[in-house]
Amino acid sequence: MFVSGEPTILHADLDAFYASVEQRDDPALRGRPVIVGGGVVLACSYEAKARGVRTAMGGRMARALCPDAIVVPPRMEAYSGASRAVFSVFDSVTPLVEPISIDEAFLDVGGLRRIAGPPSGIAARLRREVADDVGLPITVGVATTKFLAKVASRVAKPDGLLVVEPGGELEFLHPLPIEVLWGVGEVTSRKLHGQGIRTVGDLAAVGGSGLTSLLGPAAGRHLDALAHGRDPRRVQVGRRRRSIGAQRALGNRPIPPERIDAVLMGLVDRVTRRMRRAGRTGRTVTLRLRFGDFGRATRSHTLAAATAETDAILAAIRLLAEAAAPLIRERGLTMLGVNVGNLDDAGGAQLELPFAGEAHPIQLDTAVDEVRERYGLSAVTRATLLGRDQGLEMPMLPD
DNA sequence: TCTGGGGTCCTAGGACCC
DNA sequence: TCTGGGGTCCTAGGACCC
Repeated sequence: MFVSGEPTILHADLDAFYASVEQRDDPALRGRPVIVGGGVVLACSYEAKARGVRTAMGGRMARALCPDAIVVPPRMEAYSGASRAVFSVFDSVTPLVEPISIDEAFLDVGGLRRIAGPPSGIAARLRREVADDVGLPITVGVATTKFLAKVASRVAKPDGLLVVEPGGELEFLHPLPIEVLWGVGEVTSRKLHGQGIRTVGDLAAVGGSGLTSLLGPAAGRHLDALAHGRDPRRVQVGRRRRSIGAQRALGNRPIPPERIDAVLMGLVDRVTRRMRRAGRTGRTVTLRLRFGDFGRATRSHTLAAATAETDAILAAIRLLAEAAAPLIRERGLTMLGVNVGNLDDAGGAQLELPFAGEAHPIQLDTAVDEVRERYGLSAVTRATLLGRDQGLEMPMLPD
């Protein structure tokens, strides 16, 4: 069952994002293998990918594969700036933009035909504008569903455009390996290979009940639907984060208990600062641990009331850490993380954002940050004007 | 060659309530 | 004297994604 009519969903995905920003900002890096990150590869240019370098690969191995690579430290500020610029191009195309990550979004361009032409033309223009205005290569997949659009952009990379024509969905999808499916990672892939299932077509032939008995009800149904091209999810504007966290790798040496507390204080401080900036509070506090044997553990506690206060969250984290102390002594700690979930709004004035299709309580002192974070830079001006219309004291726009 | 930091969603058992 | 069905919330863990 396909959504009838033409493909109107775009998946726009910047190519080798961090590395492309580095090549944009330093002409000496263009055309050369670039690795962003030191201990581990955060991103690498296509020249480095051609030599076998991959994201999340250890730095030592990456340098062995590609000794002439230029390794640069990450510049997160530059990447978020570039991301904001790209998202403001997205926002100028359609109000229906769903951010997936710093370098990726879904856009729904249905209903724009009369003013903007067919989706393939819109996608081509979007690519040109990102290249001209921001100076970055971007790949766009166009299809009738989110999932197919996402697969299309993956197939078209780098610097490409691919439209999956309606009616041709299964022909496009079935020869591809199962790893293109959302939800097939290492474990599931191994399980399915064990059954001789290698392509999406193989998977589609198994059928829902077979997959369910193999993978459980949720995953089974999910993969069966995707393999048949079924994906009813709409492009959603203004999705909110459900948790906020921070973590820190500690290296392999055993670390003294005082150091643990110092790291936890730093992590809690970082998390609560970000929560206050975003105008969010949370109730469920989670301590995340990773050990020398590569095992992981989490310990969580749910507070009676939501908060973004450093002291309250730190107190909860300390109790969890105390309870986990024997575990830490036995297994050797290599990572500490703090997560706050069950997020709520901090409360405050209701600002209506008609372009986002919702009313939403926004703390006025953080409104600019919050609107920019959720809807892109271009939304800030509109939100400010709308807020004033609604009689709110809006904060001044940044320069 | 063991590797970072940021997230999402699902499952399953237990406590508790009606 | 335990026996049903239905639901929510919490905790812990696992898989997956960028």
